[in-house]
Amino acid sequence: MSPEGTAFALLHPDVARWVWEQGWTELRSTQTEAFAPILAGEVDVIISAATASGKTEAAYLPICSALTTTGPTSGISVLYVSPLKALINDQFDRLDRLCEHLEIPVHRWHGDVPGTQKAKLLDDPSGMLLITPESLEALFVLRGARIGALLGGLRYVVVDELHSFLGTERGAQLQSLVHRVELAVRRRVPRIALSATLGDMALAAEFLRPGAGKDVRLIVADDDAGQVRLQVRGYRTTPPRLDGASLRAALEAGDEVTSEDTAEGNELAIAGHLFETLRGSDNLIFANTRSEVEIFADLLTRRSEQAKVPNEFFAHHGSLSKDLREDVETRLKDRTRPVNAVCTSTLEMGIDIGDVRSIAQIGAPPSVATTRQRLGRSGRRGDPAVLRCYISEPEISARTSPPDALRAELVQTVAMVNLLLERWYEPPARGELHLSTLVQQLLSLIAQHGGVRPAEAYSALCGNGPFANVSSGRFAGLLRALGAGEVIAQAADGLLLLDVAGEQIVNHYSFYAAFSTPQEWRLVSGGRQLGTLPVSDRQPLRPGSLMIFAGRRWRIVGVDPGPRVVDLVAAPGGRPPRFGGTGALVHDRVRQEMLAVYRDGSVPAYLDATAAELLSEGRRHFACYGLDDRAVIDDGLESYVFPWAGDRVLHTIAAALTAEGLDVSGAGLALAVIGAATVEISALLGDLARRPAPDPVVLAAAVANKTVEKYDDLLPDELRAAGYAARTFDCPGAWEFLRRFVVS
DNA sequence: GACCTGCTGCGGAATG
Repeated sequence: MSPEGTAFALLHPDVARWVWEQGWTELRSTQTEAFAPILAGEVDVIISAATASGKTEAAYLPICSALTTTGPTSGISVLYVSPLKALINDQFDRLDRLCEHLEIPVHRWHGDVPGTQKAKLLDDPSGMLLITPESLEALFVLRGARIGALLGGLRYVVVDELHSFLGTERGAQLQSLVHRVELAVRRRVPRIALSATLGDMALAAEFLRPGAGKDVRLIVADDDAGQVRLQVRGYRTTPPRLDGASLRAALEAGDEVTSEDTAEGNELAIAGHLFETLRGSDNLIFANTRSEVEIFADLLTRRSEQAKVPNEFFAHHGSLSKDLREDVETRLKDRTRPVNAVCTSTLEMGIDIGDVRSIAQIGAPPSVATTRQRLGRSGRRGDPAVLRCYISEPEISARTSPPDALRAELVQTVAMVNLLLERWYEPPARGELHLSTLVQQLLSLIAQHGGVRPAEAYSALCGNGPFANVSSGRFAGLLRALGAGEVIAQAADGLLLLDVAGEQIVNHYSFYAAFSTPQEWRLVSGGRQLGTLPVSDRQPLRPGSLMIFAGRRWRIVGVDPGPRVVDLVAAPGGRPPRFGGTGALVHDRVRQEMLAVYRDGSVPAYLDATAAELLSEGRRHFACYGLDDRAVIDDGLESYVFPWAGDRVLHTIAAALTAEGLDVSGAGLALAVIGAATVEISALLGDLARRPAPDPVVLAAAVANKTVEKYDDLLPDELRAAGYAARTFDCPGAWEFLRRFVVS
């Protein structure tokens, strides 16, 4: 097809000429479908299509066409909101090339953009503005009185990488900001969203336009049925050559300790296979933690040194400095030299890094959705996507716990691979209250207007806004608690104002982000910034100790608690520091698929010999424990409950049993109970099943620390419990397990 | 033992 089709004819001649000049021989189906509704400027649109399928153009060609047709108007015409600064920089370059022909100014606004550029835009606002949610928040707080004029001529709001916002605090913030934009300009503005991995389109539509998701036009490309080649490789854990006392003795004797001495045998074997298989081409190696990224980047670098070949393996994660990360990203874009990035989810989305030969995954994937996103990084241009998973399981001894004996890590990987091949993936979390973000938005609203009436605030945020599931009673309780904490105060005329504590919170730049981050120390060597490290009390930094960071080995020479700076010099060995953090929740469907894998006798063709052995060991233990028809077992020391359900159900049952006085802790796919026999636990589970499912908020009362999100500590107790329950528990799911338990 | 994302204005020094 030539681009003169009907859809093409809709574009303004200047935009059509640009398309022509690009030498495109045809338009994609998403593009032809998107033109008419976006040009009309009446409906909201979601475009869901694979990476590099032209979905950005599907949005921008009609938007630019609409702007060109009407000519320049005062103020900003298009607000493009992106979750990443790097993505804004990428898009800015692409859009600028299109828009300079059309005389549409393009601006970017995020934390790395100089203040002079921002000041210039405020003097003469026009065209398209590419911005992060946090910078948009800052505009509301710092220039609230000007927002209406700045955005008065707004035609479109574009949200990129929509999936990254669904079900998160940052997503609630985005919904609130977009809603507040419409309140400021006193009219509805069409919302255009882009994504490559949306599982549930109805859910995404309801997120984009709360209350009217069914009116959102959905444009979905079905052309990404690419082939996948995969292998799951199994490894048996063996202890490092030097550990504990022998390592301390070697260090005290001044012996040279290398990474090979402190790495586990399976880590050495995995690094060996990665080195042999991946060297010479471009690949992404995903690990589940920043610590593991450091271990493997270091082991692979040392292999390169020993083989006397140039190093092609580089670490990339969120705690590394911008310099180091951009260096790796530049190498990935450079097609002349092969490069392998060892990374966390930092390279999962965003910047275009070109073609990648294969994906390696060390440890069980955190979720099916992230695995899909990671896999999308490889196998473009008709090549199959390649995924290799490296799974380690411990040697079995008399002290091995049932989850380890069941080879849960391997079986979870098999389950997730099966679901990936079925093209299923986890839907985003729903039903959460995001009360911490409601506090933030309330304070921001007060700052924007210099004061706000309680009824207006409720209407803006909860009534018609994104926090619609917060009742007026709960909102009033929230206002009282914030008043008691001197966060807000009420003037004699009823106006809500910021109080002392509120002023302090809002007047610091850290206010603009909805999510919380720990205090961090800066790691520096010879004046060069290497990155940052959250330092816990459990792991104090001592001068003299060794560490691995940025894929290299260091010794700490100085610790300055004032500016929180750690000085490092190159050293021979060490282990990476602990970074802390919380993992992702495992979904119900994954645990159900795990149960199916245990019950099944077939061995998937994608397992290597060791992985196949580990799977049969897991199935043997599953049979030995009698788990096919028993949910409660014991190994002589502890008892275990297997609900074969996701982490929310596990958390709910754990809280219910804790409330009954049992000592319960999480043990991966099961719950471990100390000091109670299986008959006792079974009787208790049966007893709980006969009661009605409890109010989750009442159940949350038994949990000691419910402060998770940024402003949770400002909430009244009842609301903190409600937010925690909505985030953590699944009472209907838990009681479904309990009732099945009684019947069987 | 467990991911990631983001942020302002000002003062002072160095440079063109």
